[in-house]
Amino acid sequence: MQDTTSAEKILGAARRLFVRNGIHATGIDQIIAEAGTARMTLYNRFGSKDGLVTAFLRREGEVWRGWFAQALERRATAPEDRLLGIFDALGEWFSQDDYYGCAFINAVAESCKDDDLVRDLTLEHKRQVLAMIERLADEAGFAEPARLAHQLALIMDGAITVALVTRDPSVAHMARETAKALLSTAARGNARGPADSESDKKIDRRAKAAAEPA
Amino acid sequence: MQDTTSAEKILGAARRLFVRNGIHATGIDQIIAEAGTARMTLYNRFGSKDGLVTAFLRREGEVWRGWFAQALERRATAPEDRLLGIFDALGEWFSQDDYYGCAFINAVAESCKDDDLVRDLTLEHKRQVLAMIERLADEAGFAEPARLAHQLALIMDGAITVALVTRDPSVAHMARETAKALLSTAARGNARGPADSESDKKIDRRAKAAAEPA
DNA sequence: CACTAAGTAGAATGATCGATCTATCTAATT
DNA sequence: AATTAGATAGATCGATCATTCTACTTAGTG
Repeated sequence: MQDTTSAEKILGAARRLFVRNGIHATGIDQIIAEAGTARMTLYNRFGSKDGLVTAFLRREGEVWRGWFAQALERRATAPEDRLLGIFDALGEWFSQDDYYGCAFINAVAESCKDDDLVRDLTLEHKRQVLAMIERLADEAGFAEPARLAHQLALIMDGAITVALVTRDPSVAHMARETAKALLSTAARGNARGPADSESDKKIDRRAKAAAEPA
Repeated sequence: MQDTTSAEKILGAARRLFVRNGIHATGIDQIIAEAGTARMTLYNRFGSKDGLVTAFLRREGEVWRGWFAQALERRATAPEDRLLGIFDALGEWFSQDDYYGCAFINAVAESCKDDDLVRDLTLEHKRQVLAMIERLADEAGFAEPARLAHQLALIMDGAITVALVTRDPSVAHMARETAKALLSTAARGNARGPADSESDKKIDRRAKAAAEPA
């Protein structure tokens, strides 16, 4: 029942309206109408619309990274397969009928280019996602995990953006094959080394399981 | 002197404000103040703000594709090098101190997700860019030029987006190496094959013609 | 000169923006 | 029962939103 506090209702309503109609296009009146709360509750809890936007992006980041982490976890046990599993997860995401892209990217895209609030929140979110990918790349035994993570993240953001415009979930598959080409040419051999022949079998099994999206 | 007509002044002012502050955040009053024209001139010429946004995106697409075509042309004569030259061109673009990303992507990101006007204009623009890349991939002798073009365009959009958030032009170099990995694994051997000396002339002629769009 | 087309300045429209201020009510704590 | 914190509805603020209107000026054409 903690989810139904006034603050949570406002946050949920704001999220729905922000991601669908855009942050700037969404007014306070719409938010409190959707939330069914009083106007002053919003200002007492979040201070201003900027404060609400900040809270929204923070929450969105937490939720998204939580989903992403468990989507990778669910799919495969070997790190290398989990790297490719990124794009199977994206495929599920893109297939949602109310897919709206990345809230952070959208926020940066619509905000004033001199504004640093939204941009800083986005940089922090992307930094954390990058760290997740880099860890997988490291565990998979790639020589330059940081470099590889940046390249995979770039492919991810490309897929997220293209999917937003085209509304075609198969973009995820295209991105997956691009990532596959990248991995096949990436140098291997860090301290901990790649998966041994034992885990190779697992890879095949896991890749099959990953083939079915949502 | 045709560039200084009232309509052009309005279009230029709108462009400056739209790309810097966002379309929704820019009011009619700001635009006419920046343009130094009368309010009614805007409505007589463009009908409404939506009409002005449409004209802005059309123009932006023409200008960008013109720049892109000549940037590829200027760099290399062999089609395969021109494919990689895409990302050198992006590097120049990202290095502009007032880099604001892709106006189309930004417009889609900030528009209501049910709105089809902005999205259709964006799809048309991306389709034309895709055609340019596909032609190069075809001339370079790749077996599946359409597929490769989609993948390269995905890397492009990823780089455009990441550069918008990070403001780091070196993203272009990272994208270039990702594309390099992709090209190195892509199947070769279409009907016309990689450019022989005979077809090189044709390629050069065609690329030259394409260099001057608007 | 008369006519036309295009641009100008500025008032005015009703709606909505984010934000503030009451005044009332409810629920939990003391 | 008295107190207190939080939520409520709703009026109100000045500013801005996109759009329309009128009246005046200018440039070009017959």
